[in-house]
Amino acid sequence: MTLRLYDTATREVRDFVPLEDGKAGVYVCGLTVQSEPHVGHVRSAVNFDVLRRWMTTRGYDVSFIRNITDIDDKILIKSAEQGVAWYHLAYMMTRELDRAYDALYVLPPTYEPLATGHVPEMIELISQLVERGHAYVAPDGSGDVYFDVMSWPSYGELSGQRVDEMEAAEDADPRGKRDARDFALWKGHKESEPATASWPSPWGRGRPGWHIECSAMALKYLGSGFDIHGGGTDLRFPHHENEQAQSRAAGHSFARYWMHNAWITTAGEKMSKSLGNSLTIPAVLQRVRPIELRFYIVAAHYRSHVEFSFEALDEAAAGFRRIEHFLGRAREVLGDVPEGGELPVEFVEAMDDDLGTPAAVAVAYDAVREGNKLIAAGDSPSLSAVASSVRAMLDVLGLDPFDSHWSAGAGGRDEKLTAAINGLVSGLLEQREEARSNKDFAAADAIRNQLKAAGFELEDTPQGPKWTL
RNA sequence: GGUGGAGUGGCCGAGAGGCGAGGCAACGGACUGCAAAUCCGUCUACACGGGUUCAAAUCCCGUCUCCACCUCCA
Repeated sequence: MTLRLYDTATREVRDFVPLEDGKAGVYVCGLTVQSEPHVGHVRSAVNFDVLRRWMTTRGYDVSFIRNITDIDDKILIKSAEQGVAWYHLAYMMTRELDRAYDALYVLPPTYEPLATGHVPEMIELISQLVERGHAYVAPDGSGDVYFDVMSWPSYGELSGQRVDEMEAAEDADPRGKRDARDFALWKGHKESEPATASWPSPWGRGRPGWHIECSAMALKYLGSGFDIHGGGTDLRFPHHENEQAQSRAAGHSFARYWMHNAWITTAGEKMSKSLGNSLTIPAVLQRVRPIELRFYIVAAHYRSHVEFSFEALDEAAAGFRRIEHFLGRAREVLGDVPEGGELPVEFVEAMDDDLGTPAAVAVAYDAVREGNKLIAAGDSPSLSAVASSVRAMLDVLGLDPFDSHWSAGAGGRDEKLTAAINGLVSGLLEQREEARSNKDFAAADAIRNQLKAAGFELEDTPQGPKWTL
């Protein structure tokens, strides 16, 4: 079995063959840190986190680079509006983003380069493009440097568009461009912008354009040619098209596979920073636990458009709780559900097939049903194998509820709280058990109703009553 | 105008020529003092109109609707 991935460039599912045996270099476009992260941003991160975890599971030594764009037009505009330094806004939003990633157990990348930390590399790349005749300094004295789209015949290759069919931007300011489709590699410093937002260059002070950042950072950390480049579907054009054009024009082979995750929308609209209808992570996490949000994201295929709704989110959460509940019961029966369980063949096949997480989740549900039957049958050895297998599957998806990430998130405070509540509730449960043994069911139900009103769910098991919140 | 997607049961959401994905909800049954949890079962769907085929949700032609991208976007 081989891992197969959908390559946006060729529009087909292809066998993944790494440049170097046993290794994989993956670059994912991170965010422009200009506002709070929302569900859509996190989807991208979670999708590629699953890719990375699966490749690691498959034995690849993965170099996973995800950048932060911490300088651009929007950051400058927003920080000016808010009356704060642009680097302060970028830094604060980076911290927010880190919190959101961490909440959802998106593993830290191998490295997370900042655009502002790689200006020399960008200048070098731009210089090469100028030397090779693929870039030019604007003749208008602005200090801008543009990529010459017409000098690169295969421009449009990644997004499948022909240059002459492209619609020119309506409000495009041609500035010093030779062609409206040329894009900025370097933006000359403007008097209206803070001096701190500019760096010295052969073309005068200025700052890098958006597209060149990712090329420079990907090339620096992954090499002239690397395996996978990913990001949201909107980045396909122009961002990735431009990245590929400028990198190849500079003599690099660049990415060999392109992967793009689809959108999460609300009421048909995408969650755009520009539209301001963002559904931020802290807001969503008021409704469901982080692990449930992650499950919601993982349970849909990464290339499928998801229409976000709280109803669907609740459904997913309910479904996930069934899996968790099974593992909890298994642990009570077995004492422990060991890590390192076997991954069912169907699960591996599903994941190998372009990260078929929906089918993979279905395999996990099948195992849960099987495991529940084994609990009823009292077959502990088989149960141990099945429960471990469920843990292993969830672990691949970053959803193992026993993982210290999720339980540590609750923290020691929660454990103390649970013990305290247990002390209070156990007295009531004892009274109820006594009433039940005396067949005084009215009294027993009164206690159950009292607890239910306080938010406790009771479950009578052969080992005695259990409570959950 | 160009490019790329999508339309699946009450809802969410996979699949991509035959063999009922899965989940949530509902209902029936088993279990239970009653519940809860669990298991078994029921609800047999693929936008529309043609066509190809022994066989079409899947392929072909046409139609409708929706979405994304075309230089700020995950």
